[in-house]
Amino acid sequence: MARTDDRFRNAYNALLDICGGMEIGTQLPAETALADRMDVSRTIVRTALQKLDSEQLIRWEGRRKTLVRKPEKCHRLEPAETPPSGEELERQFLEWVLRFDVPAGTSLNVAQLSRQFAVPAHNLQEFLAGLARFGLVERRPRGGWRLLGFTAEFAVELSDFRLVLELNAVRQLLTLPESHPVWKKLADIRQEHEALRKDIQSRYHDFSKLDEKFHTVVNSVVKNRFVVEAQKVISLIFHYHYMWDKTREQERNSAAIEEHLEWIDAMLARDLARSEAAAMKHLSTSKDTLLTSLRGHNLV
Amino acid sequence: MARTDDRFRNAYNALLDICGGMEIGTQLPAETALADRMDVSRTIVRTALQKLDSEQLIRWEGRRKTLVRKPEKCHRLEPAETPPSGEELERQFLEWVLRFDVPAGTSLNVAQLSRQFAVPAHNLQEFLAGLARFGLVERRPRGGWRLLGFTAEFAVELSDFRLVLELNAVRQLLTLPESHPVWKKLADIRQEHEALRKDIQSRYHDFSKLDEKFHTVVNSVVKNRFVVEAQKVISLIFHYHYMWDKTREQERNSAAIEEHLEWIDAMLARDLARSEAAAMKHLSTSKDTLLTSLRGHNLV
DNA sequence: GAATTTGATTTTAATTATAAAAAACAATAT
DNA sequence: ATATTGTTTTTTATAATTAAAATCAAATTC
Repeated sequence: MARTDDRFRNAYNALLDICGGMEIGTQLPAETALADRMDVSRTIVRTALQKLDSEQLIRWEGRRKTLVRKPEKCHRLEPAETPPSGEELERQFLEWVLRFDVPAGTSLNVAQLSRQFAVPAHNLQEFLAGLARFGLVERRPRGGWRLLGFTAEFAVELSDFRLVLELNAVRQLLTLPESHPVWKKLADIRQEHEALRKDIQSRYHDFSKLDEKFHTVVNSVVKNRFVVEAQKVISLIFHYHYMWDKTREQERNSAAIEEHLEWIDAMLARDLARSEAAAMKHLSTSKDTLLTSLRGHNLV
Repeated sequence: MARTDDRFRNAYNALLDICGGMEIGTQLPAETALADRMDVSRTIVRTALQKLDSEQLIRWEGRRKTLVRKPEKCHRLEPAETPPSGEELERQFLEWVLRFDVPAGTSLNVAQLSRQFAVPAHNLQEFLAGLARFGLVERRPRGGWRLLGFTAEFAVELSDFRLVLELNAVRQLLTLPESHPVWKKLADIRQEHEALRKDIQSRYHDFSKLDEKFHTVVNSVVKNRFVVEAQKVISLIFHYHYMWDKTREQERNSAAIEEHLEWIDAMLARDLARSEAAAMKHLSTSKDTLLTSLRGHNLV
């Protein structure tokens, strides 16, 4: 079979439901009407009707589709399982790379990975082609892919790029009027930082989430598809690194909270120079952390 | 046939050349040696040898491969035509979109486009998956792709992103020491601008190239794979728009030359504030030009 | 007779099957 | 021992296949 007949199965089951709500002996609606109702092409409707006819559930003569008997549970077809989405695949792939410290230069083969992640090979190919645009992987001369990222160089460049984008976000943020919702959000997130600072001994694990939330708030003021796309990749990689690098976590997080607070206060004070300085300081710490964690892992 | 046998054909022809340079009755080198020499797997060498044997050009017994007679022209296989590269495809695609003003929202179908551009469908699929990361196209719910970019909104966002990246480049550039080659390049390109300014009446077409060269020089100081990738797409789109938008070309280019010169002078004077102002002014003009040209085309 | 419905055909694109190429392994000859 | 060849396995890129959608024309109903 070339394609999965998911759509057919779902449509057939929907048709059983429709039959279930009708009296025996009555006529089913026209093919086009059914197709519209189920948001499916007429071809599918017709094959489903054909099956209903051969199952003796309806009698189909020309445009007369008479319900012969009510469908029962045994008539239903196994519903299709949902294939993992693009984002799910992204998550799985990065998790695999970071958890197992897959070294830069590793050959990736689509067949094996597609089995591993339980996605069609086709799908994975597309995903890798997308990553190639960000320089995370490259095509090998004759077929296959090679993992490029996750070297120290990569971390430096990623961090520098992040700095460029976030400084830009900070500058834009400070031009926003008092009434803009971002100010309220910043004030709220400031509270959350203070709360976490108090309980840091027991709750230091919660910082990863708060960190992501804070950066998202800052970046949310930039309405630009390129920036948004780039930040998606950046936050993904930083986030996963935090997840797997557990060295001196409490200490790191404590320091990061202080840096965040200084940064937030500077922005709330509408002080551009101080905000930029605070942002640079924090992002520089982040960069060092990412670098250290990569060094620790890749020196095999 | 599942794959093209390009590699086999090329290898077979190379083998004919090797036979041509040998005396009749002598032995061909070992399979591994041939494979190494032709940068091809042994499997290919063996199938090629098999064909040479069946063509009665060599006698192949075990590890004895004796040349029976010299190959002639008629023995050569049609050499494979080179498939267009990724960059060539990129160029062709953007040229098609801009030349024919393909409107945003158009459904793209891989089969048709792959015929049009004479590339394997596979290849095009990958290319589109890459563009999707930049928000230029998106996957349609059930198969196929949709063109998204090239709306006014897109132009604004692209220009804003460009501004962020180039301002960053300017800031980095001004920190570079006197000895850095970029200063010489800037001085040279300043001369080129002056020369073009003198002959602008007759040579205004040459500005497009000079513009690209200038921006490349400025951006070249940023050694960052993300920035480089992003700038590739940006310059591509701006470049192609300049190519197809011919309204008031001379006037536009004259003005742009003056803006470039002010910008270059500011940088040569190591004046950051003035450089930033000049960059912003020029990029803002560029943005307007891009917007106008899009409006002119898309209001169908 | 106009609108709707159906029958048949064409087109499109996702997936599978498969040939080409590479790699791995085992056997043999030098 | 080493180099070379024979064989098998694995992998990848493309062609073939098929589900689904779209199109078109004929037929039926009101």
